[in-house]
Amino acid sequence: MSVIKGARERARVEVTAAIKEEARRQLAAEGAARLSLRAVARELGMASSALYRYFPSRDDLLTALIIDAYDSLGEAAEAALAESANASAAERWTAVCRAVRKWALAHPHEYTLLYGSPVPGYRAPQDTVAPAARVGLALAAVARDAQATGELRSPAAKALPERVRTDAERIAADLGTDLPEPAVAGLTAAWSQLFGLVGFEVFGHFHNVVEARDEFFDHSCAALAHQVGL
Amino acid sequence: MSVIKGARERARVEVTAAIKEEARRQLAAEGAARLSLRAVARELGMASSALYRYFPSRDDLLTALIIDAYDSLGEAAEAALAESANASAAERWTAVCRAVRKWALAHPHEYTLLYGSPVPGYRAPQDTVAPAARVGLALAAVARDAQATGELRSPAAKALPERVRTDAERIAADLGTDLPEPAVAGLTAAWSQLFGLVGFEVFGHFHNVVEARDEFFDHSCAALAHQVGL
DNA sequence: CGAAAAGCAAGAGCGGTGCTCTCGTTGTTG
DNA sequence: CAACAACGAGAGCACCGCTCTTGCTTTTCG
Repeated sequence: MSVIKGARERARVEVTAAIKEEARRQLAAEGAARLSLRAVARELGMASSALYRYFPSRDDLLTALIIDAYDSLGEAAEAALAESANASAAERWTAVCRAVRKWALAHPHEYTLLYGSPVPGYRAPQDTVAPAARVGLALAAVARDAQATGELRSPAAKALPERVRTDAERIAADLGTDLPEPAVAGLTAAWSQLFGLVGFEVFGHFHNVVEARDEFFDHSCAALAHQVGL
Repeated sequence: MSVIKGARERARVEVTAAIKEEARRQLAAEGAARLSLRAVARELGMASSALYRYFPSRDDLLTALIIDAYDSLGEAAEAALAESANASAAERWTAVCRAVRKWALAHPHEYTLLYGSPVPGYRAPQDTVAPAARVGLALAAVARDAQATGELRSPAAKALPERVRTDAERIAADLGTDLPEPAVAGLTAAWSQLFGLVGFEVFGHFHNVVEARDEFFDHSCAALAHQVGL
């Protein structure tokens, strides 16, 4: 399948990798808005027009970086999940959330690319959906394992609206679990709310508001866990 | 103070308003990334260089739009607060949250400008902080009124970390309330998490995940209210 | 093996951007 | 009325994404 056939093909993968590497450097340094194909080409010592042999447009280059970033973040979340295998469900939840926050603070521009403003005329290509789902799947895994060990509180306080229950059933099926619908609904909400917490911190909305960021985050995570039923 | 002195000054405020109006039009139509000074000037029938007599840079124009957008959103939230004056605390909370979501869905590009990626080399000017605080203040008002009517559950489940308590005290002072620290901490978290929910919807992260958006949002808001103590 | 085909790098060029500077005009003010 | 400050317009700079053409090199196939 991926057998390297000749000098040409070998060169192609190397140049492609070099372009992505330099682009990632510029992304981390200046942000997506300031990432320019011409600057990448300049830094690589090639003509800007030559880049278009490898990426048909700037958006395609960005998409490649997006996928890599989703995978990097997903990997961090999954690592936290694996490392906390022996901890309590609540602790595992916090561990995964912490991993997401830590990654976001370490890669603010990549985080912005993933969860900030969608690029102007953007369409999420199909290739991004699987990597994008990894964080959600890691959070769901915590709930699934908690259910297996009896750590999951079953009923939520309020009754679930009918259509929310329908969504929850479908999501549970997509997740391949038989989590109770209230837990799935809470999980989905907590998933988005986690990125509210992280986003506010990365984007500076907590400036002059929250100073004890670490402690505040952990404390808020506990509330999210409670919402899921952990 | 704001007496119009002559034809020149009168023309200045009119042209300034016309620029902002056309810029807002382009922002709503195409998003901040596609907003161009030259296009605004073109549409207004003036030379692009003349725009710089009114806004020293593109970022300054955007900042003006940001302030207006914060005020528009804040106004929506405060209107919901006022209109629900006779409702229960939980209902008022949901009403304010709903107003935020409704505004965001009606003005996605403005919402993106406020809560999406900060613009490239951005510094939040001092003029934005007061308008930006209005939503948070509206949410806090719900909690304050609930405390007055005894609708606020006082103690949170878990003990507040010391430094979080310190933050909460300061925030309560800034808010001019004597809300209990756990409520303030929950309020701050819920504030950011609200924008997690709204942001995921506006930015399309709920695509193929949550279909019953209205019901899901209301249900999730109730969980946020619970987190505050309502 | 040699010719045709395909992949590739480079340059020139198009239309667009933010922004600056100069210059002539026009309203304001001492 | 004269000096001054604000203003509009135009030219121009450096940058951008992207396209097209021109040669060159590698691969492929008769």
